[in-house]
Amino acid sequence: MDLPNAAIADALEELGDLYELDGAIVHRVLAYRNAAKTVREASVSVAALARTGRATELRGIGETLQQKIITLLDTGTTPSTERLRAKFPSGLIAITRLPGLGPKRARLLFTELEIDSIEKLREAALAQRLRTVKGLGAKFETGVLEALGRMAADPPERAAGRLLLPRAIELGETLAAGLIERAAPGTHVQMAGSARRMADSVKDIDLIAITTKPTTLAQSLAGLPEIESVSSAGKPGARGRTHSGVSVDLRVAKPAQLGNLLQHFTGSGPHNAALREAAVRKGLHVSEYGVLEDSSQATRTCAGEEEVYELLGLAYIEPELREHRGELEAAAGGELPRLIELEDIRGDLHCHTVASDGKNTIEEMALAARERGYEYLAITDHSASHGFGDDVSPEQLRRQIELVRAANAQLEGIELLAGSEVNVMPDGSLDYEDELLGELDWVIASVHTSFGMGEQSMTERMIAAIEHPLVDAIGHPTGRLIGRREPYAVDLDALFAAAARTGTMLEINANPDRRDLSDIHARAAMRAGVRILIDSDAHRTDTLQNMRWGIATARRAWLTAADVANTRPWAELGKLRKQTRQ
DNA sequence: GCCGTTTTCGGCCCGACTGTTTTCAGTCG
Repeated sequence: MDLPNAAIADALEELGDLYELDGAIVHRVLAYRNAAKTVREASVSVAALARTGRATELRGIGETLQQKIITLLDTGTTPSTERLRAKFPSGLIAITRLPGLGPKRARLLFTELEIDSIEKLREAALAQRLRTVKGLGAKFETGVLEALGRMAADPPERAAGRLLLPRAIELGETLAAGLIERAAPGTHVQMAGSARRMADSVKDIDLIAITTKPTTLAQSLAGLPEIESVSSAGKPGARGRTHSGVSVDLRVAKPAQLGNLLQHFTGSGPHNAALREAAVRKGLHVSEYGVLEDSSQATRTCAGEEEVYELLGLAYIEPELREHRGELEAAAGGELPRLIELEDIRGDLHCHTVASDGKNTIEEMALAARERGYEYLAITDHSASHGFGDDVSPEQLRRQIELVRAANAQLEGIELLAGSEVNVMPDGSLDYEDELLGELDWVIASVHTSFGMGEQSMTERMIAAIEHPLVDAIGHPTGRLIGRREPYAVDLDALFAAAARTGTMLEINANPDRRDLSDIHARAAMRAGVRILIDSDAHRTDTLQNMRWGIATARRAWLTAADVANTRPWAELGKLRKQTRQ
């Protein structure tokens, strides 16, 4: 089987790193990194594209890179990779990852002091040999030791310091509220950055403010109870750190510039870079301060972000789409999708009760769902082989079905569906008999065991579940836990094709630890013709509201309400199911 | 290395900070 996109992307990234060490011009290095990003996020197999000569249709891949990809597929490496690996030890790339050190200094240390690993760097810094290199001094040496100390305390492989989105938003909103409370009347503070783009996780908190007293506001950051220290309270803002070690960046603007500042600090970096490149071609230069026009030499400022995009001839781009995944082209061509919203959701088809590992009863879950305005709710407790004492035997499931039916008969204003989240066994079978599954209104099948099996077996296992005539949907299809567990090895293209062919829906599980399918996977699934479902997977009444994180993922996947099955009434949704279930 | 309703060659986003400088290179977001 050909290399997956992630492996090709890794190879291109390594090559970019190596060329950077080799002193290549920055644009060539960037070309490799852009290509790696494009490959990683492609919704089809880049290996297959390259083999048919069509990889050049992807943005950032030209003839040269297509050829290199083919060589990589055929031989497992490329000549330039091998040549540069022989020239630069792998430890050098690790050195460039340290803050304050980049390719130039890593190479300088290698040629001057033969430093080719983190260990040798530490030894040389302790022996005060770094300062002997021309262009480096004592402060640099101290900086290196500090960076090494922080790395030891916080290894990069732990993806350290990243906050899951809900925690980031909670923290950001708390800080914003604290600043407003201490500020002059009329002060406005809001979050920007990756939290505003609703990314899976967030590295630091970006806050944007407008106020009549910028200095006072910047100083008041230090007074917030969550803030441990403020490192630089510069002119138009301040940078601090919370007690939990999260960096906080506060930037202050005049009201007339709010749009420019918000646009700049919402990012992403690649989105802004591409936006500015496109702007230059129109004779415009975009920065956080305004838009400079070549012809008049005048700088236009924008109170709102809409104006920034309008000046560039673009439709407004929602923050969730600003990842340089084709949004600029779509905005220029008037082809941006109308993104799904939380209000579009009419029901939730995955939740648990006290019958398995949930904390609330059927009635409590039903009332909470009705309170949210839902028209229907599927009760989907775990199945017969689930561990932790939370299994539901066939007899218990029969009883549960009766309880759901009784509750449904009693409750007005919401339709309760008797369902189950059935385990997909390692051999692809389900852990209830078909006869029992046939009595259910809704069946969602999930993998909860044997995550470590090989790609081929896992793919066969999941496709068997997809092809099962009584399975309506697959729950959390990749099993990832954000920042903690990688997706299982599975051929997603094959899964998407099987799901589209059989009419089996794939879930965006809205649990903020999962968000599975991810934005990129959900977009690829939608393009493959798969019907998407967004479920809370709530285990108690108050986590029904996790739906919002699933909506965020769906929006980042460019999904409209029409792409998502549970924006429909239950009667209509039922008709979207595979033939055997209608 | 990519890419083109101003270019198939010559460009390729913008600004801030830091440290080691005496005018700027390297790094970062």
